[in-house]
Amino acid sequence: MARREATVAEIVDAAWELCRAEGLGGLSLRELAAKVGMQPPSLYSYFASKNAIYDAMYAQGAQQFAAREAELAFTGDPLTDMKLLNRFFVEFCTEDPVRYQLLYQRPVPGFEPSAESFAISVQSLEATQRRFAEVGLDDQRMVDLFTAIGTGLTDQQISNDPGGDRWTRLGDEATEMFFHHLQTRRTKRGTRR
Amino acid sequence: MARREATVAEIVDAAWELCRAEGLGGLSLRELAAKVGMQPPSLYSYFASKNAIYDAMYAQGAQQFAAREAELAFTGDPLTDMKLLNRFFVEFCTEDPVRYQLLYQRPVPGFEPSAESFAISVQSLEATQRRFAEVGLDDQRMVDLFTAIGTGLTDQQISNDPGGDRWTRLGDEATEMFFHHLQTRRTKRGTRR
DNA sequence: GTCTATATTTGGATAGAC
DNA sequence: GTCTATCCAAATATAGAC
Repeated sequence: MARREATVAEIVDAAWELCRAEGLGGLSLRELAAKVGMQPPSLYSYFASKNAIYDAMYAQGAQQFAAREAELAFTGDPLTDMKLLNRFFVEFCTEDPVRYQLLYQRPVPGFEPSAESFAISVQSLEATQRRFAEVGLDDQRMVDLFTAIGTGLTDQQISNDPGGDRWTRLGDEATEMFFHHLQTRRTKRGTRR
Repeated sequence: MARREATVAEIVDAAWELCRAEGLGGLSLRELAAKVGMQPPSLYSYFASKNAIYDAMYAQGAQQFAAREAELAFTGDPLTDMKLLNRFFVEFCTEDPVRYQLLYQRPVPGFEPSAESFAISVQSLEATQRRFAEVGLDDQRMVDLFTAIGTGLTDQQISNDPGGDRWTRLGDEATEMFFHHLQTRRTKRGTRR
């Protein structure tokens, strides 16, 4: 039924709003029901438990990530594409800190994403790894360093300048720094042969 | 009274243990009381509220950071000292993720550190800024980039390889990369004169 | 300072009528 | 599917005896 789907979507949307206002852990079924104009028990016609709602949110977030990533217009030039990847990741995470928290930091006690929802994330991660490889980033250490840079900018931005751009605006420069480091390493290795 | 101080310390220690086991938000006064062999209401002889306990934990964590930082043996060589700072920060944060969360991410709904406790953190931050300046790091953008690197390594380590060293071990290489970037910038600017 | 007893609130979740 | 009524558990916090 399309009707049912619509209601499910409405509930999930309302849950996001509540979490953005009061934190991920602050979600309560009473408030959620009130927000969508239901009595609390009625929610159980759509979700088996509170964690099932978190799971739906998780799946939605992971799908958003995958969809947005698939839209990226890569150029084939490694540095340009790395900047694109970095900018995408940092923007995606900082534009909705609660989503970032749910997807990548798991701060809800007792909640673990279901296998189905987690699979969406895994698929995305694999896609990202392929992107990295296409851009010439195949060394795991260097991939880890690059992801750390993205996470660090994201985290500082969210924690210390929410809504601003004090750290996000450093993304391109950070990527150039990283790219240059990559090239230096490669040259040294080539020379040793 | 020394007796009282000792009990207060025992309560705070027990609170840390519980938080490490069940997450910062999972702390309950019932469990805490049980852990120190009291009935829940007795805790109120030592702390006015649950948040007062969080506040004591926050103050303790901030003091630990300040004390450990003051012990660092700087050499005067910029690169060496930056590596030292990075290693210190990442180690301090990853060795107790819950403390990191409490001090730098504020994920306890409704808790804000008191002015007194927050002042300890502010003092530390200023000390760190002075250290940066002594090492030649005076550009705010570059300080921000350096702290983002530290936070990124920390965050990835905690989220994706807890207890391991997959990201912490990249600290020195990351610092070298950053240092080289700093020098390049400086040279370019010098050349332009 | 510590206890028992209890107030009060707020959760998630279920039963069963309609 | 939605409601009312309710259960049950857990939480912070207070009152007052000892």
